[in-house]
Amino acid sequence: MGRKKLEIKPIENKSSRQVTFSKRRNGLIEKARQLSVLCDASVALLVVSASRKLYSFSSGDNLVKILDRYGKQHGDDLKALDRQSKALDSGSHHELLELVESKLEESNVDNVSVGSLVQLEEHLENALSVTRARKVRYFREVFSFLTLFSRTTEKLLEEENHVLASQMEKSSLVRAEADNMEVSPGQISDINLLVTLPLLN
Amino acid sequence: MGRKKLEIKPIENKSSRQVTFSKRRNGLIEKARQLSVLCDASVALLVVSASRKLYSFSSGDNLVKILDRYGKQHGDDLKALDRQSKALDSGSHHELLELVESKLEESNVDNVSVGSLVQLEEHLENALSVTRARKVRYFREVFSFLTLFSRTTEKLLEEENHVLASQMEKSSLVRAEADNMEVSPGQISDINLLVTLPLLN
DNA sequence: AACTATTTATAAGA
DNA sequence: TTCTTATAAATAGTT
Repeated sequence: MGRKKLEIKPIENKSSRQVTFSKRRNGLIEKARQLSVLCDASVALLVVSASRKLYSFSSGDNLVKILDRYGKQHGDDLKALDRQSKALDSGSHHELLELVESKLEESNVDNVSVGSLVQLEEHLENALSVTRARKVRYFREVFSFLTLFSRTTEKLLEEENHVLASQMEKSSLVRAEADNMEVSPGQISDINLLVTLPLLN
Repeated sequence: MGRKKLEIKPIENKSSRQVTFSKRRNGLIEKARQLSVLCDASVALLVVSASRKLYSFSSGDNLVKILDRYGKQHGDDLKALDRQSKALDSGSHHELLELVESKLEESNVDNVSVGSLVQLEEHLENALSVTRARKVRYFREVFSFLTLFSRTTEKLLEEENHVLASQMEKSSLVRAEADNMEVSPGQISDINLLVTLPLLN
């Protein structure tokens, strides 16, 4: 739908690819929103640009609510993170980055864990104890989420590696430079996320 | 875009809502595909209908590859699950359901765990050791995934609960029936998914 | 960022 | 459902 018919194949020209990405991404997100409203559907959409910027839409907006009901040990951490996410959604990237940076500066940051993120056990036990058919269907859905999650994460890593490989080609000193950053090794270890999914009974 | 302009508000008429859902869902998925091809973007799309059927699109298709590189203890389990996912994608729901059912029948199913699903530690350590900016960006992206995941899961649970509530109104015997299903309690406990995300250094 | 010629998606009808 | 068609909406190339 434009002056010329456009074949669906990778756009070579960089600037027109960027413009098309911007237009179509906006269109896609709007279409997702419309579908969720018109047809009472749950829609979740993730778009990661070639330059690795993330855009997303989700018809759900109730993370805080589930945290109120199930959040225990790390509920406050997660609510703070959700606020950061909202800041991201509304385009306030700068504010989010500052929040994240400040979090990274905390001295006891090794202890910042998002373990037991979503404690759904009881909820799921109720929801899944009615029929076997529903149980199987739910398994199918949950697995689809996990697969989707893994696939998308992998794509990010592949692209990340591609960038790294390019950098390595440019200079063999990159590795040394990387080892000498302003962040000392071991300052922050990791964030452990344990999601327990009691699928059955 | 149709004979009349349609306001974006919930469609009351059930059959026209169903027709619109079907058309727009197909359109949305096609648009997602086009965006990923045209602009070299990663796109992940989940749609759950009001009747709780799941439709999805993902531009990534390489779960098996990452498993080959990182899958250790549970790699085979996950490959099997990925095959099930592909069956789902190609519309072969029946085959998938049979696979899931057979999995549920296994006697030692208590030991079927998806712990350490994606062992990305080494990979991420390499990918994330270059710059602090990249580190922060990655944190932002990973968190967005987690938020999206939680929101979508919650929406499913809300809808599930709504269905359950309706059933409870119809008959107070539902609970008793639920407790007397063909699957004995405790036959399968849960699937534990441990994703360790070493975000920094 | 806007514009606008066209293509594309789709609402209603058959 | 599936096809048709008039019309609305999205967008490719242009400014």
